[in-house]
Parts: sequence; structure tokens; C-alpha cells
Amino acid sequence: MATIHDVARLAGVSPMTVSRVLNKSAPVKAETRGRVELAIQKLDYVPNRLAQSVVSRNGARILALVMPDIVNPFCTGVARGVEDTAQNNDYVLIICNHDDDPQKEEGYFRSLLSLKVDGFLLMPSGDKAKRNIALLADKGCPFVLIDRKPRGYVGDYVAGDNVNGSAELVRLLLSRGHSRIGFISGPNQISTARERLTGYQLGLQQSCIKFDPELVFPGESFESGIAADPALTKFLGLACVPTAVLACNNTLAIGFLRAVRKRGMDVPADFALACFDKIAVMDLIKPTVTAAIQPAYNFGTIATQLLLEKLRGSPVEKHREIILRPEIVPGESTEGYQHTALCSEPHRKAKAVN
Amino acid sequence: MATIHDVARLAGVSPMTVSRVLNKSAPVKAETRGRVELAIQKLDYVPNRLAQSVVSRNGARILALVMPDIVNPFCTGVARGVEDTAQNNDYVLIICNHDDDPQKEEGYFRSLLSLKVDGFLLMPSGDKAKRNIALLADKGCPFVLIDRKPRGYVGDYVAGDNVNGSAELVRLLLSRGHSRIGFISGPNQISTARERLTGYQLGLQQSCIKFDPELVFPGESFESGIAADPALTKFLGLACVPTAVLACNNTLAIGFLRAVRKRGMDVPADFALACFDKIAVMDLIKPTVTAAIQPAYNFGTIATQLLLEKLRGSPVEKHREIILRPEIVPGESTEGYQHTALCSEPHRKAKAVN
DNA sequence: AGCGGCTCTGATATCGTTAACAGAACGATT
DNA sequence: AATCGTTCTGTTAACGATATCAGAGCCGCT
Repeated sequence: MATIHDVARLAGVSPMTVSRVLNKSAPVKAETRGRVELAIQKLDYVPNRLAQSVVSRNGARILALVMPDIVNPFCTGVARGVEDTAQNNDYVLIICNHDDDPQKEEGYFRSLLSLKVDGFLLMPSGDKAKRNIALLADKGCPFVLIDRKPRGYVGDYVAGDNVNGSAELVRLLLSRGHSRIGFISGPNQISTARERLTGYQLGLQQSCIKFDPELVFPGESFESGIAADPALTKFLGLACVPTAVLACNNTLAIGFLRAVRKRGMDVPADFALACFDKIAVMDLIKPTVTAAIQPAYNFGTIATQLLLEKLRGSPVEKHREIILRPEIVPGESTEGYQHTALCSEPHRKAKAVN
Repeated sequence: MATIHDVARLAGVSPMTVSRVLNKSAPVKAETRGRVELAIQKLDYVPNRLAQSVVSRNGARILALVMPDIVNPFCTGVARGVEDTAQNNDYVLIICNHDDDPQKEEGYFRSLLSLKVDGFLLMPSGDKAKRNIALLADKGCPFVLIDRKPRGYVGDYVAGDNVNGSAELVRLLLSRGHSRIGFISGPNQISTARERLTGYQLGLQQSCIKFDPELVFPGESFESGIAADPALTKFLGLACVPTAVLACNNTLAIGFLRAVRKRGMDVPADFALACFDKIAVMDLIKPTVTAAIQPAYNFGTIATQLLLEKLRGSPVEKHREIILRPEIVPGESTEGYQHTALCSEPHRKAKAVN
């Protein structure tokens, strides 16, 4: 592969002159520039950004997005937002899936640090990610968090209003006649799970309904919907079975829907269902699921813009938190409840199962 | 940030010795190695892979995946397969969306070449990508194609059996009593669209049904389902309206489903529907859509393995084509046709619309 | 003529790392 | 004691680019 020396030789100038033509970093006589450009073209010369990066001590115009799992449609949306913004600013994007595993996350961080990426977009693995994030801060590598933040973290952050979104879903369920609402939570490690649980409690409290810890199932995994099956088992085993379920995210809701059907029941006939985050092709699912839909794509674009601003300088900038409100989209999954099965009498299907 | 010199100074050795400890490239006395390792730890030294790459003339252990759109679930699946395999082999992955635009694709190629990525995984933008691919070949940069290949391309390639998959879907539709089957195609630029059209024709031919060009709608875009709406309009305008539709990919099928409903019709009541590629949360969609599902994740892992083998050497290896068969998954979208509406009498809903 | 200030170009040093060579230290063999 | 082969370490030169400085050439002004 041609180097700047080859171009220089062919054009009969010094490498430095070629560099100046490439970067327009100093005036070059038109005639000389012409010769250089011709040589560049003839050799189809592509400058080596790695070498540029070493000497200029800048990154190689690479951003990194470290997130749970690109397959989750919420993550996919974020990723596309990040990539578009990166591309518009002439950066390329490295994508890493940590599967909510802090060790995998740390491995990526070290790898990416050694690549001198310019900055990180980060959906952290959970509270344990704090050490990993400290590593970035330690190395002076800029980053912006998306969607989640470890306990006690202060710094640039773009996320949804989980507390109010969740409370609003609860109010919606209450307004449809449900007073016993199960909550399928995510890992307590993860801020979104905590905040949505808080919102769940808040929503109940606002309607003067007592919070019953029995109704909360602590899913230990977020990204596969498998936690939903034991959650359903637990709910069905309760003396007073909930008539509605709020799932902490999209995969849990899908898992719940499948689990319900596996047992010959259905939504909304036997359970009303609502969840956080968009489900793919939502409009075609039967029943359509009531959801608090977050603007994932915007999470990505906004976070990337924040990061790029940091990279451009403005070093004494204060930390910024940007909280976007989810859109509550009512679906069929929360309609058609007859208000007969109250807490005093057991859930009809529950009888069949127990 | 600490460099190899800082470590060397702290350990009281030369940088070269540190390098040898890091890379185990030559024996180092245990006691010296201990001092070096301690210094590395104390400084939390991270080697600069860009500098390593410059001097060793290897890439920086970066692969690139250039594809249409990460948001398409098929692409997402491929991406995850690629990323997992890359990660297992200590590579990181740059992801780029070209949106079927060859110019965008070329821009990425140049950018990635300048980053000296070790290799490319490529779902090309279409036949026009041939020039871009030639650019890679020219620079001696290894690559493997996935899912699509430009006309006349020979080289490493992993894809699905589009012809037979499509033919099989046609046979399935025929077996359900449909003899007039509309085909919503993708851009003729793209090999998968061509091959699936061929398969469509093959399937008809195998059952001695004459191919009617009127029944083919040439969608000029693949990735947004919008082509499906004009396709439906065209089909409804035909003297003899098809009773079934084969969509060239998942987004077109979804678009078609939406378009049908927008007009107050439905699937499968008014049209049977089948398509290529998986639709997200397929099992929950109503109706479930009959599809030829390709093992997207495996496309990614296999292609990446091929690429890594190339990188490891074995230079005179022949080109390899790996063709994976799609799984035909029958759904509700192709059931319940009453066999009354034959070609001789017009489609019932068509009357209402025309 | 002398000076200052442009524009243009090249020589040299440098970035962080490794390749290639050279040499020191040491025990084992002749 | 000389030689050899290890093992271990350092020196020097590169990799492909840019920063920095210095100087050449030219113009215009005093």
C-alpha cells in the first residue's frame, strides 16, 4: 500500500508537502498542489489514520457504543441513532454487546482504550459498571451514559423518565379497573429497573393503593424474557392473583405474553399487560401491547451530540442530564376488563391452575 | 496516559524489555518480569494498539461490518453473529449502515481502509457495489460477502438459498389453493431480489403455471416497506386480482400487511401472504406470517470465521461459497383459503375497491 | 541596499511501539 | 583456557505520519 513517501517521490516533493496538501494545514503553490494531487490519484493513496493518530495524539475518529445487546429493539434504535450522528461527523462506530456482564464490559473497555477511541457511548451493565466507568474517567477518556446509570453516578447522561413513565402506566391500568397489578422487575443492579419499580410504587401511592411486595417479581435478567415465566408462576400462586401485570421492559412483556399463552390463558382476557420500551412491529401484534415507548433513536443522537461537543473542547462544561419523556401508547392488552374479579374473590384462571 | 517508556523507567529497564514482557515475544528473567509487571500494574498501563499496528504493519484487530441497516432484524441477527465471533477472537467490530446507497458505502470503505481494519464483512448495497468491492480487492484488504453479491462476483460468500426457498414458498401457496400469486420484488440491483424472483418463477414452472409479469411488482426499495403499498394498489387494479402475495423480504411483508389493513381488508381473508426472512416476534403477530427464515446469526458467525481464516494466512485458499437453506415456517397467513375465488371470477374485495 | 513580511518548501525530530541486531553474562563443553 | 550455546537485555532504526523550525525566494517599503 502506497505511503506518503511514495506519493512524495512520485510528485517530486517532500512528504511534508504532501501532508500539507492533504490536510490543507499550510499554503502550497497551486502548481505543486496539482502535482501532488495527481500523484495521490495515480497511486489511489489512502492516508494511514492510525499513524496520523499516533503522531497527532488524537484518536482515530472512532467512537464506541457499549451496550447490552444489539438484538433488543431498544438497543438497535439507540445504535442507529448513534451511528447516524457519528457518520455525519466523520466518525466510525465500534459496537460491543456486554450482555449485562460487567466483566465482559471491562474487557471491552480495556480493548477500546488501547485503541484510543475518541469517546464512549455507554449503556452500562449495572451498578457494578461503576468501577469500569471509573477506569474511563481515570484515563481521561470522554463518555456519555445512555438509558442507565450506576448508583451515585454523576456525569453526562441521556435517559427516559422511568419513574413517571412507569407511574403513568400504573395509572392507566388503574383507570381500566385493575387494582392488583403485578410488577415484573429487572435486576436491582440496573437503574432503569429500580426507577420503574419506584414509578410503580408512586403510581399506586398516588391512587392511595397500598404497595404489596408480594406483587413484585424480581427478575434477575433483563435481556431474555425468561424471567417472565417464573413471574407468572409466582403470581398464579398468590392467594389473590393480580389482574394486570406491568413488565419492566419489552422482552419481559413478550416473555410474559408467551408464558400466559403456554398455559392456555391470554391477554387481556386473563391479565392486562403493559410495559416499557417499544416492541418490534408493535402494531401487528395481537393484542397490541400498551407501552411507554422511549425515543430510542433520539437517545442515540442526543448522547452522541453531547459526546461530540465534549470532544470539540469546551472542557469546563458542567455535567448534563437529559431526560426524555416516554410516549404512553395504549394498546389492546389493557382493554376489556370486566371489573368482576376483585381482590376478595380469587382470580378465575388461578383456580384452574392451583 | 502512561507509555511504554514510563513503565520502563519505573521498572528500571528498557522499553524493549517491557515490550517483551507484554507480548511474550522473547524470554525475560523472572525477576525482571516481576518488576515490569508491577510497574504495568502501578501505572495501569494500556498499550497503544495504534502504534503497535503502525510498526508491526498489522491491523489493529478491528473488523468492519458494512450492511444496509442494523434496524432490519435480519441485519441485526447477522451483526450479533459477527460481533460474537469477533469478540471470541479478540477483535472489535465497526458497524456501518449504507442504506443501500453505494456512495455511502464507498465513503465507509475509504474511511475503513484508512483505519487499516483487518477485514470486511459485507452485505453490499447492490450491483453498483462492485466498484467499491474492487477497491478493497485492489488494496489487498480481505473481505467476505454476506447475503448478497453483485452480478458476476466470485469470492468468499455466505448466503441463503434464495431460489429454492422462494420456490418452496410458492409451492406452499399453491398447495393452499392459490394459483394467482403476486410477487413484491426488491430492487433488481440486489441479488437476493433477483434470486427470489427466479425462485418464484421456478416454483410456478414446477407446477406448470404460466408466469405472468403483471403479477410482479418491482419495488425499488428494500429496507422500508413502503413499496408494498403501491404494490397492493397495482394488484387490486388487475383484471384478475391475485389471491396470494409473496413478499421479497420481511419489511415488504410487514408493509403489505399494513397496507391491506389500511384498506379495510385482511390477511389471510383477502390475501394469503408469505415472505423471506424472519419478522421480529413472529409468533405474536396476528396472523403469524408464513416465512422462509434464514439463519441470520449463523450467516454472521460463519462469514466471520471465513474471514478470520483468511487473516490467519492460508493465502492460496480457493474462494468459498456457503449456501444455507432457509427454514420454511408455515403461519396463519397462508391458511383458510376457500378455493372459490379462481382466476376466472374477480377477487371479491377487488370489486369493492375498483 | 537593507529590512520586514509574505508564501512556499524541506530537514529534522518526534509520536509509541516493535524488528533486528549486538552484546553481556553465564554455564557447559572441549 | 578457549569455545560454544543459552538466556537475557539494550541500542538503533524503523513504521507512517505530523510539528517545528529554518530557510529560500519574492515583493514592497523605506
